[in-house]
Amino acid sequence: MNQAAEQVYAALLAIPAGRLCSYGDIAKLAGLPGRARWVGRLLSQLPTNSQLPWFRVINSQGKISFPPASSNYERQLRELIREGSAEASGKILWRQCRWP
DNA sequence: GACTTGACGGAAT
DNA sequence: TATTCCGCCAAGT
Repeated sequence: MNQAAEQVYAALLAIPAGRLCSYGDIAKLAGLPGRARWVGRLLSQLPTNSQLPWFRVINSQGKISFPPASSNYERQLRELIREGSAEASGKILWRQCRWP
């Protein structure tokens, strides 16, 4: 198994509920600074039944990286609302993640 | 083996 | 503050 991928998964699981994190942050935490795009591609390969909190990952603009019309967008937004990280209107409540 | 693509980031303008 | 542009690198074609 890819060591870097494991690090990314670990970083995802380390995101506290109610917190959001950017792709760049995840990449950095995984020991891959500047590989945000790779993280995005990795997440795109996750199965829909994955237990990983991929929905806590947004882009550096503090927005969901899906077209507002996509089912993925709605699914992610719903999860964020459930955790209090977003409003029903679609407004994202940016909570920057910081690790020790 | 070369070219394109992508759930991005960051600097430059 | 908002856009535009370029760099990055693994996968897919």
